[in-house]
Amino acid sequence: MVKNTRRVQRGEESLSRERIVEASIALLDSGGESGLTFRALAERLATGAGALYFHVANKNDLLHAACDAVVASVMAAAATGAAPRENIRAIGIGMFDAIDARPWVGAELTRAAGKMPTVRLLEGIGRQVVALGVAQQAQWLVASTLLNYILGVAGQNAANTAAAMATGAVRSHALAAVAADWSQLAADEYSFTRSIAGQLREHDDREDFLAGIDLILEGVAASRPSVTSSRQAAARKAST
Amino acid sequence: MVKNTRRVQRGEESLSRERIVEASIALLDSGGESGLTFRALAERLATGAGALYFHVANKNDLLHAACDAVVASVMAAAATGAAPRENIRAIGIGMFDAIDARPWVGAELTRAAGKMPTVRLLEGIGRQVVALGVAQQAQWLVASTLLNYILGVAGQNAANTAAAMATGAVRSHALAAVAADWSQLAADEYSFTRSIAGQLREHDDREDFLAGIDLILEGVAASRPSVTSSRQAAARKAST
DNA sequence: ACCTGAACACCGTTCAAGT
DNA sequence: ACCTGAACACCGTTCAAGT
Repeated sequence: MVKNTRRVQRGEESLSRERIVEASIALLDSGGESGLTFRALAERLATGAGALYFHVANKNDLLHAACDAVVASVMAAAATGAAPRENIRAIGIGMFDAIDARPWVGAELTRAAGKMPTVRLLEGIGRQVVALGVAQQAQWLVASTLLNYILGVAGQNAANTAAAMATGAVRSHALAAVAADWSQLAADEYSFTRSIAGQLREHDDREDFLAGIDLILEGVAASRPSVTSSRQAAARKAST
Repeated sequence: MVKNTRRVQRGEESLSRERIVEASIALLDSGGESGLTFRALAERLATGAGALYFHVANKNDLLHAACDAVVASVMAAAATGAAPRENIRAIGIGMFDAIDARPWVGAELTRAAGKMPTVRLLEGIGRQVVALGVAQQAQWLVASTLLNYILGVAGQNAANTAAAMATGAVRSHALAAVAADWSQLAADEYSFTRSIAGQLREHDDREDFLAGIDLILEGVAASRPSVTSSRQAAARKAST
């Protein structure tokens, strides 16, 4: 505390992992994934590039920590006391909007399998699955299916917005461009995709995302008798 | 044809996009994503790095084309004449195994939103959704939900196996390591994740993946009356 | 038209040297 | 213990020069 007199006098706090992650988020937000550089980070924090390695293992660690900070705040905001089904939708919408604003979060999420940011999501979803009354044997299936669906949408949305930002267009224009591409595919080889292209243009992908969650939840409701009681009975028989 | 006498005499074909993509796949398979380099590619093809740019736009184009080639062959192999539900499972399993063998395909898939490789998947899935008897209004929802789920699993699996390969471990060991990490989380903050950690260790993630597809398909079956006939009726009313 | 390979403008990461 | 910043070992991409 007393040591860093010089920096404290300059009105800055000393270098810390927290400050580095914070600055990384700012760089990612303004310049995308290629905007995060150890050199740019060092300049922004008025230090040398090598100093950063004293607080952060490497660039992966940095990306990971930045993503985790965003996910943590989304999960905190989505923790309302509503019904399980509404809570799951709130988590989904929270992630959807966060990735809409910060595509780099979606991209990083697909690389962080089993690590903190995805575990946070799994925990949040899992608790709601339990509250939903899903039997223990099916909890992993339901939670991981929802998680994988959300991560899939996250990745695709991140790629879409990143591509849109690269060409200078707005996100909605990017979707229109995709729809236009699709309608020019060979009629015989891509009959389904072509038939759906028009529909894609009109649809709101936020609503589509929620409808997907509802579809999965409907599957849960439909299979509850077979997934729960019958398997529990089978397990009971097996252990006898 | 007659021009490239020198290369033909050496017993090589002339440089082409096809040969470049083929060599890229070989490099990606043996060295992972960091193994694909314009310098390594040039050496393998006995040419200069700059020559490659005559046939390929940039590294993204290369990655994209390599991924598409793999997906195309998976889709071709999965096109059996079985029942729609079985065909969807075959597509899923085909992709799962392809990504298991080549993690870079899963990673690239998450970056190629709306482009060829994902369109190929969408088309294959969509045709089965149509064959399943899903009403037109719900086809996009069902197909895109399945697609996003598959892409989500693809991304996570790719990250898992890539991480395992980096530490020199086998894939199953990596899952065990994740399970071990999870059981050491704070008991109060991560109660669900901890409770599921044991289950994760025993489960076969290929089976889990298929169970997720089945869960979504059960949601489709359950909501068919409401999603199809009632909406069709509403549409009919609206257009009157 | 196609290829060569040196050069350019970057990267992440390391490490002797400082305080 | 923490920080500096030059140096290292790479990248993707470009481009004059060749055939």
